[in-house]
Amino acid sequence: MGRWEPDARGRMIRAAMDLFAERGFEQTTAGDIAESAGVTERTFFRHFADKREVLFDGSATLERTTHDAILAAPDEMSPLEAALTGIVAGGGLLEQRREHAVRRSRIVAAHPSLQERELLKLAAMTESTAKALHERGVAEPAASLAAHSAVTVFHVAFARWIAAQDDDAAQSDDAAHGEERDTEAPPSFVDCVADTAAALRALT
Amino acid sequence: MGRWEPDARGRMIRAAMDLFAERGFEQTTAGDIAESAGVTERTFFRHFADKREVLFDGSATLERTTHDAILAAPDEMSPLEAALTGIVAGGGLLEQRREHAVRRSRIVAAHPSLQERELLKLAAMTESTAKALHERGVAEPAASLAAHSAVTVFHVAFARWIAAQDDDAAQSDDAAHGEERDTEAPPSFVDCVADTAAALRALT
DNA sequence: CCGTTGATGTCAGTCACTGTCATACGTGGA
DNA sequence: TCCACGTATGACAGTGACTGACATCAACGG
Repeated sequence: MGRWEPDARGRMIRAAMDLFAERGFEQTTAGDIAESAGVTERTFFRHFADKREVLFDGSATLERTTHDAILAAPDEMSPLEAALTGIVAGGGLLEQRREHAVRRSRIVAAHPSLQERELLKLAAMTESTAKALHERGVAEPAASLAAHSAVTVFHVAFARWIAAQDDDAAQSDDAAHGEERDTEAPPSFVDCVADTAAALRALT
Repeated sequence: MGRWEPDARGRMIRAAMDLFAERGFEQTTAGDIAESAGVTERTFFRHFADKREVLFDGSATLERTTHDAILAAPDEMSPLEAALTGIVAGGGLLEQRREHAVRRSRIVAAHPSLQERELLKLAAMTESTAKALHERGVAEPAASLAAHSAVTVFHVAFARWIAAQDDDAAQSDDAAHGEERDTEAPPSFVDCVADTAAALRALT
């Protein structure tokens, strides 16, 4: 429950994204973010374990959502199918905040230490997925392998989804300049997951 | 070429592993490592980009080895088969220094920031594997997916291989205490890869 | 014997992050 | 109405990771 100015956490997250986008991650100090959000540096570190973590606030929710969706999946589904169901559910969260996801992805792509943290979150998602599969009665190493495969699909599908958003933006620019082009809507995340999963199955 | 006492780099790596194993990663400062290796802290950071990197000196070699092995694989092989061939070649490097690999793995497992770095190295290996597959004429997204799958096999197989080394050590202890037990040799890394790859294929 | 090159030592400085204590806010009870 | 109490914050000092600039020293070529 916040007293003082409400939503200090949200203000810090927004300030951080703005500053990282403008000047870059390294050129922004924790003090800069705090000042821009109207708090002190100490308060920043009370809310976030480190400077990078301010960009990963939604990851726990994403993890919980996928975990729950896997447990809710029909019993007849194979381990991989169930895991992919969880991935699709998680993808729904991203589609709800497309703009935020795209902006955030650009920031993360710009600095290795942020990619490192992103990989750690994906690894946590893999763990949580494997755990959910265990609860469905899947044994090792099938559970771990299905979890890794599903998160791979998430990872690759996300990259393609982001790229499509950028393409779409460029296409809109072109259209604004009067060029002829078939203006398809950009693919939904679910479409990307379906395509990627199909390509994975075609691999063997 | 080093003048002064030779192999400063190697001395720092050994000192770091010893200290990390004794006191833990956080309780060891970069200055401690440098002093223990007979150099200054500044020299440590000239050799390693950061404190964690001292544990990842072999990763470039591992990456190059797998990349080259993939290019050298027979043309008839499927993308995934070729990628797995690279993984097996990389595994050879680990078997050559089993003791070192086991010790290092224990240290990395003990601290999240080291796991983060390990994941970044695995991601680099994935990139490099995908690039090698591109050079073999594999298109996207098949190349990325095969690369991710192969690295997943590496990851899971490595974990099982390490666990088996530990089991084997425990078993030797038991044997020394006079218990009856069939004393099988611990599985080779290649065995682990074969098992894990089979389990992956069985997933669909 | 001297100049060059590359690895190292020295030192000052920034910034991420932490521990500690004081303080202000809002809540529930006397 | 006022007073304890828990919680979020401010203030401040301190450690350690990492960097930049400059001096130094060992081998090597000429």
